[in-house]
Amino acid sequence: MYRTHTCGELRIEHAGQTVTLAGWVQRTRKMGGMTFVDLRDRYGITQLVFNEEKDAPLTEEANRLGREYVIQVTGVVSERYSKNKNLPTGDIEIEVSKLNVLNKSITPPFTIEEETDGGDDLRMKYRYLDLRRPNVRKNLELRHRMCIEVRNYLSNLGFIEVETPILIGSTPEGARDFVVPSRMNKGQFYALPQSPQTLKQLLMVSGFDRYFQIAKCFRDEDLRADRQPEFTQIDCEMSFVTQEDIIQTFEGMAKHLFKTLRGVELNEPFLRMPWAEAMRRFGSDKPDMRFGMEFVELMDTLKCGTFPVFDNAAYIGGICAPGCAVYTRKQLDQLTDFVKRPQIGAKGLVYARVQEDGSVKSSVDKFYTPEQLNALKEKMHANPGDLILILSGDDAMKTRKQLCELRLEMGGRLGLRDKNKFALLWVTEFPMFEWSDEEGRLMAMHHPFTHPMDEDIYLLDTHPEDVRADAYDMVCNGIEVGGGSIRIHDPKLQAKMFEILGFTHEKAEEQFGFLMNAFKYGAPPHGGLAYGLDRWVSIFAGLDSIRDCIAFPKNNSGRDVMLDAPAPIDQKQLDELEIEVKQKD
RNA sequence: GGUGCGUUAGUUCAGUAGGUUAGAAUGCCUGCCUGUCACGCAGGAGGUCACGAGUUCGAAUCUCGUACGCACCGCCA
Repeated sequence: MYRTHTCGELRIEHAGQTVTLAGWVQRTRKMGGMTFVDLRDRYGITQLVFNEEKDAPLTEEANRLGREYVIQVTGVVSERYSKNKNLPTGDIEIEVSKLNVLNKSITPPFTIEEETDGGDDLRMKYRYLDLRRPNVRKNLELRHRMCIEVRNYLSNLGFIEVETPILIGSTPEGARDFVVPSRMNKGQFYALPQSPQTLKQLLMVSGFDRYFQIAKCFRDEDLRADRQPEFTQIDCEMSFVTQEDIIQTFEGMAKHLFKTLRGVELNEPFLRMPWAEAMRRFGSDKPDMRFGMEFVELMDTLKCGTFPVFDNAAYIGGICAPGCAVYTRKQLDQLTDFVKRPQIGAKGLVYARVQEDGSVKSSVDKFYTPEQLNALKEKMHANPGDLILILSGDDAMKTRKQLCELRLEMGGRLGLRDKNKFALLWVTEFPMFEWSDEEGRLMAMHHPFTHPMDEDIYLLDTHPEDVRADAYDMVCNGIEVGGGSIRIHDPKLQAKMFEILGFTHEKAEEQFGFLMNAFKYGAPPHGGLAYGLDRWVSIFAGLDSIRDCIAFPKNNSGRDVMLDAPAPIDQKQLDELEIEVKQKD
């Protein structure tokens, strides 16, 4: 037996007991004749004490311990002379009588402590050391608890967990696939699932009624702080359900998770908002509802003046930043630069301060009468001390998105995006299709198996762009944390959908024949949802990146810097697969 | 594919009118220290300033390119 206790569990009531601990040396403090060692494991830190007067050779041995040595010690638990209130084990220490070095360590490249001196890059290269740090470890523990709670919640509702294959066929619709060459079928490739979408629908045809899976998904697209090429979804599907049934079930799950993982009680039903409304009021399909600063349309209010920029505007909209009338010229110039950044692309920014006497001082004063500016103030519901920020453009949707960025920026500056505040929202009634310039055709906004809203089906032939989908996203604090839809279960409707999406009958048959064929054998009405596990965990843990709750994440370029993957493979492996690699010039 | 920022000691960073020997903190090593817990004190080692070209009498510093990292846009049904 290597240990009788962990480094986190001994308390004053254990005093007098002889115990054996094992762990890593966090640090040593040499006081001359006395040496203290902080011994760390997953569970905590326990102080070891060595005294030259009692055992000089042993103390000498302790003085030779380096950071991250793995040691085993036996000794008596005793009360400390002066307690350390910062440590759960701070009332006791171990008077060591036996020390056994299980393994030495070279000096780690960064300190293994809560506040490390290591940068992200280095931490990722030595991720196994990084994971020794309590805060990183806690993120993985939270992730584990979330998986347990998800399984409990869904199991109690009769869901069963089914594993679907990782090696499946490629589906060109949607994200880029990761592909895997098949040795036994030369020149042919598996693809890794972007999601178990079609497989879970087949499980519904099989009668599995309520399915879930904590599923690894793969998308070969560029990375972001909240996007990894492999990520985990809580993937669910239900039969004989309406959108309302699914929303109720998974809103319940979200509430359960907030309660069990964060101790936050969300009693009110989550807000729901049709997509068109979200775009109109916040310029986003995932608005951050922790704060207001809603858009106000100003076409009628501001087209009356002589400001030439607004002449051809298809959209003029403003937000009201409370208390920001004190912004200096420099700060306003900064905001102007912000919206003019290429990523945002606004041409400029019009602002209007509401002064303490209620009058309006704006950057476009000379184009408007005081009455007109006053009307602006009224329309914006602006109070003295507020700052009105206005964007315009010839493309309403683009301008709204620009205003959305400005709103988020102002929300951040005003401290309204509090990580400990949670605002949840269902966005519904998404458009069924969106036009793709690249493809020159309509694309499914959600995916091609999404059921249109019943009342819009008649528009499919004549005005497909106006058809809304029976789909829904869950948004938390401006982050898309999940989404789903009612699926098509009628093979004829599915065939029509493929037709609208520009698939020939043959192409649809080739790529999705298995699904449409299955639907001919009595597919139940069904629908589902997938939650992004990584994003949920990072929200619960208050993280800036999902990388921090993934044990071994990829970097910005999709590389695993610890494993140094991807990497070239042996010629022998290539030969076996009959793959030729083009040499770079 | 694109935009921005960055790359200096093991680590985190500072360092330009372009000019002797490139600094701090921390870590590491040595010594002192019997109640520390971010221990303290004294001393020491440690740098091809990412790489390559260019400008210059002279480049960590200016220019261009490359590589790598981070954030973002495109992309992500």
